[in-house]
Amino acid sequence: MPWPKEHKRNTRERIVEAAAAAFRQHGIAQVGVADVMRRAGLTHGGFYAHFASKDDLLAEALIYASAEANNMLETPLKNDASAHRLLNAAMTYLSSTHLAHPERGCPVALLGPELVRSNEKVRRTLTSEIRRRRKKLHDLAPANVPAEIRREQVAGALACMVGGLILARGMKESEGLEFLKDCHSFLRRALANSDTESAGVNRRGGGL
Amino acid sequence: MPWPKEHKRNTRERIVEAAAAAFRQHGIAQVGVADVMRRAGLTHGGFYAHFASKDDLLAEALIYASAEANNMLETPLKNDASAHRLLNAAMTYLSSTHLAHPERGCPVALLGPELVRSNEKVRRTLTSEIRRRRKKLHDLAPANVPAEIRREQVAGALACMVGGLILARGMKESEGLEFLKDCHSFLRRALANSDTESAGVNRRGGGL
DNA sequence: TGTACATCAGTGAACGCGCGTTCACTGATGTAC
DNA sequence: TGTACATCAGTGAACGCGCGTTCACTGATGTAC
Repeated sequence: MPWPKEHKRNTRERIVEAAAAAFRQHGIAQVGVADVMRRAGLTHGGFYAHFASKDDLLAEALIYASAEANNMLETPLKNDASAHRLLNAAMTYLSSTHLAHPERGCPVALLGPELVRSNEKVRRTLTSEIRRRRKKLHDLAPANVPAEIRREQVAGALACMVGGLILARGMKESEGLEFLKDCHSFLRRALANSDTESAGVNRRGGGL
Repeated sequence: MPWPKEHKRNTRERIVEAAAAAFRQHGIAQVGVADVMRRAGLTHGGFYAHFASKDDLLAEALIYASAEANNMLETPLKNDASAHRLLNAAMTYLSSTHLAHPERGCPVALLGPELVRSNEKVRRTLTSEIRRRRKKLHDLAPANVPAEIRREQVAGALACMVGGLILARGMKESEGLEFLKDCHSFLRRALANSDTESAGVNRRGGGL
């Protein structure tokens, strides 16, 4: 093997990273294969040595972006064992940082409707990534609430996160930031279970 | 004037209607000017006698689609003077009917991220249509809650509606319908103000 | 240690295609006489 | 009432362009001797 073992694997990863950022920033249809390769420091001709099609790349980029967004939510919770981890994750999601950095943000909020209209493979990937996100949020939710209510809170919080960010992005900047704050307050109230004390809630709201 | 006065105006309206449906169903980039004109029963050449560009059409189609979605929410409330009109509107929004008919659905949930990345004019239209939606929902919210909480409830409900529908569309059908139900329950609890009785809530959930 | 070689990651020209847009033309219409 | 006409909504061929994809080629690399 005339090339270092991981060379091609690394290049492929670089392409996926470049695509994940470019798609989220400018949209799938607006970013060409040549754009992605240029961002990865390559020329467009080599693309098909790594991927079968643009849609194949999209499916991989979606997985990458999804993992990146999950990390964004989980990293601030490393030392948080409180009953408010779900709420705190929502705060991080509905933050000005997330609003200002689509290229590293949640792919569902940035590409959701486009992904839904994509081919079978991309759609399946989306379905499974949403499922994964729900599971993760479910693990963050306080265990001392009835299973049904817990499931509803996860659904409501997730919906609020995705919708809140999309709506805030569609407003004037100052208006959007106010809207995010309102979503914070709404969720704080909606997720407050009478039997859990209020210590441990991150009132800074993840950067706002 | 050799043609009936409203002839051109009617044709233009037909094009806007066709575009509003096609864009919502297949996405903006996926629908060409020729597709829209074909749906309106015309050939593509005549398009520029009505609109300056595809983006101009998009801005108009967005207004049309937005009005259509507002009607969907308001029509079932015609005879509803209860304190649960905001919740009932959310139920209609988070219904299987809305899920199954993107071509007549809310443009924010179907095209939101794409619209955010569009040109100045489209963006401004989006901003003002979101503002209008918020005002309408605000008018539906019960008046007997403090202004601040009321504003937060409108924000939270709207975010939940948009995000809930997008997420449900990204799931397998049965899973999506269950998810919508969970969003219903979440909102029913979150919007329940201790001082309003529970009569008048549409428990059928707008078609589910 | 040095050189010839096989491998294969990456290059860049080329392809067919569909898009948004333009424009010279057609033909259906209401009006003038 | 009937006919010639001016208007202009709509037609369809054509344009330049950028896209996803293909492919013959290049040249950097580790290996064999």
